[in-house]
Amino acid sequence: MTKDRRPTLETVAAAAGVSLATVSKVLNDRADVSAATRARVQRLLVQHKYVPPGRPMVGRFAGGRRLIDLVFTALDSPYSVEILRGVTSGPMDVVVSSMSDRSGSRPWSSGLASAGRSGAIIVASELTPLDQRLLDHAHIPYVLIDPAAKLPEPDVATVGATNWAGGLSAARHLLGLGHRRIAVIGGPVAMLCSRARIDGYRAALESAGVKVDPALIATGNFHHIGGYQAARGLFELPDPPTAIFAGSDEQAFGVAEAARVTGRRIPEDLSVVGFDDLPISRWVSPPLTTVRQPLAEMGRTAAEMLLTMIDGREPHGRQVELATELIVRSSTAPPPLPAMESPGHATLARGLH
Amino acid sequence: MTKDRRPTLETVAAAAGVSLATVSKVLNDRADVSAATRARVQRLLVQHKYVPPGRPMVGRFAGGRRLIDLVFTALDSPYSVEILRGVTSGPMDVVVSSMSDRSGSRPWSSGLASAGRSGAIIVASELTPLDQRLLDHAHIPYVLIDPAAKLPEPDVATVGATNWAGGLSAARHLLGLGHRRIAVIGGPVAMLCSRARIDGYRAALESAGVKVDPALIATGNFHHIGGYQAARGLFELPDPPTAIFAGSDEQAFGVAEAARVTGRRIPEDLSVVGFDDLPISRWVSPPLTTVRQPLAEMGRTAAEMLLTMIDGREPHGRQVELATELIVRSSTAPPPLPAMESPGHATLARGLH
DNA sequence: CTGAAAGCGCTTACAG
DNA sequence: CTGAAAGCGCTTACAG
Repeated sequence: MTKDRRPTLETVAAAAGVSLATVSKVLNDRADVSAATRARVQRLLVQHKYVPPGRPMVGRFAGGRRLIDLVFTALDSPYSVEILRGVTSGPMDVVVSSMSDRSGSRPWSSGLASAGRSGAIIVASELTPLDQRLLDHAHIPYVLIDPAAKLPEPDVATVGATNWAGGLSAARHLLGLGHRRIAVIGGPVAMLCSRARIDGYRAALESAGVKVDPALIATGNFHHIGGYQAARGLFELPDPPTAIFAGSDEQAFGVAEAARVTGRRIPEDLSVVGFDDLPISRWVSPPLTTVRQPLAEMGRTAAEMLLTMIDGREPHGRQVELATELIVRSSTAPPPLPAMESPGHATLARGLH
Repeated sequence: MTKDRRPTLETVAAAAGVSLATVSKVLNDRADVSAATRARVQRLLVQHKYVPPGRPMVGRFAGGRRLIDLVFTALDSPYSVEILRGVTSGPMDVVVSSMSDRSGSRPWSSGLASAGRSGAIIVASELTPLDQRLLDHAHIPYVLIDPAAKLPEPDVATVGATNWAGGLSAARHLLGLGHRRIAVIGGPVAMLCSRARIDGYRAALESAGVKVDPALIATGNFHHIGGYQAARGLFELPDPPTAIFAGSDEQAFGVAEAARVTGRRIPEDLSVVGFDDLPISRWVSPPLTTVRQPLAEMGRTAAEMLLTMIDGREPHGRQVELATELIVRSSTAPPPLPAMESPGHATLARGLH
């Protein structure tokens, strides 16, 4: 009967061919260990899944559930509740925080291990190299939801949505309705998901033979104000759009407000498509046509991947994209007739009739 | 130089006049200790604030922050993010959960102590007597935000808003605009905050000499659908309202949707007032007149009270109500003229002209 | 039911 | 930079 006990320092010391004392020093980050020895011991500690006593299971308390961190860039949108709902539906206890709350003193990720965290989920942001190093060093696995700016390395676990396909379906829907002057409002320029949505929009127009007018590609911040300001700008154009793909639901609400303020009716004068499908979007007037992004499902998936990684198993895929889906409601309609004769497309329009 | 070290089993053993081994047994819940000895040792352990090694401070981890629980009835509204933002702005780590996620196996509050929690904040709900007993027994302090149904005993810490005054100001605003047929839509009937809002509404009408018509007092669930359904019902009345105080912002959106579907314009045909002032309410079309409830501030206040209690000090007051404030935007206007001649008030209207 | 004693897993001052 | 050895805080099998 093999009684496989929790590994002790002795186990690891034997494996590394050093004394028990040396292993202890590595564990306690003492200076008096050579880099080579430190590295070797560290590797062996991981290999043997060494965990200090007193916290029997990794980051799990007596009879309790595992603790993980869920870190938002900011807690400033209903978007957050949706993700949160997905993450908390799992069997782990979730410590929620916002990067914007953290005082600048210590890096966010330091102290997670000593605080008993088993893992972390980071939303709409990404890790600084320092954070990454600290987490790796503490053997705390992590998953990024909608990583912000740079493409994560293939070994980093991420969960996103099919932003490109979503942008494509939004623009196709508007094209199908007869729109030709279709604007798009992105989020922060650096954000990957925003760029993918715009590229999908572009692909739809191009494959429909509609030239992409750079004047119709605006930039926002994914929030109401971004949509409002961008829309005000688009309305000033000599040949304004008849439809706007707003890039996010909140931006769509900003667009709607800009339309109201300038006396445009939705959808009669202007069609608007959002992105996200927040619960509120069914309930604004008129209900918003939007690209549904399964936010709660993304949260749930991230939590499952993380749990797999915490248990030392390999998730099925490290880079997951969940499907988006166009939800047609009442904020989109065929363009008003005069728009078909807009200067920019007069030739085309005439050619077709 | 007094070097006051963390108490060890030895400290407690000496104090209790037993051997170190016996203390250890008590700590590990072994059976072979007499009830009397067990009780005495247990008391001394608490008195000396003994904490097992590996988890240095009570409910606070090495260099880390205190852990508290934030429990929502459900995670189903932007309301939650606002509270959450307030609570997480403090110096504690916040474990967020939803009662609806909990499997029914163990009561919510069991195991909080062994999970290292220092306190709990419960939102829009209340504690079962069992929960209360478990928390008290584990010496875990707690604060209720917007306690749901029953008036909490005076020693229970609560944070709310001036719901009555809010209801009053909403109704006064509509009265001032000239409305006389003013409906109100409450939340779940049992909820204290909902009743206070309705009572405020009632007080405003009565003090303005407007008779309260029971047909104009409807019930919802604080969510979109509740507002939508209640409004559809109100529209069917022989003498329908010209204004609706929707009881919550989400219900106001439901009312707006019901108005749109039935061809009523806001505010020309129908005035609508919400309650909450969710961030989105500035951005719906038209922007919503509402009673602002300082949700984030309520979260922050609850966190501060809890911290005070965790530190063993007495909060300034155990029952706090933060002020509400009427925010006038574009969803309210004077009633349409025919309404002044509505059958119910024909006499009054004639008398005035 | 209690405690002396052996033992475990870890840390650290110190010798080399 | 490394490890033998002393020591710390705790647990537990066992004798009484």
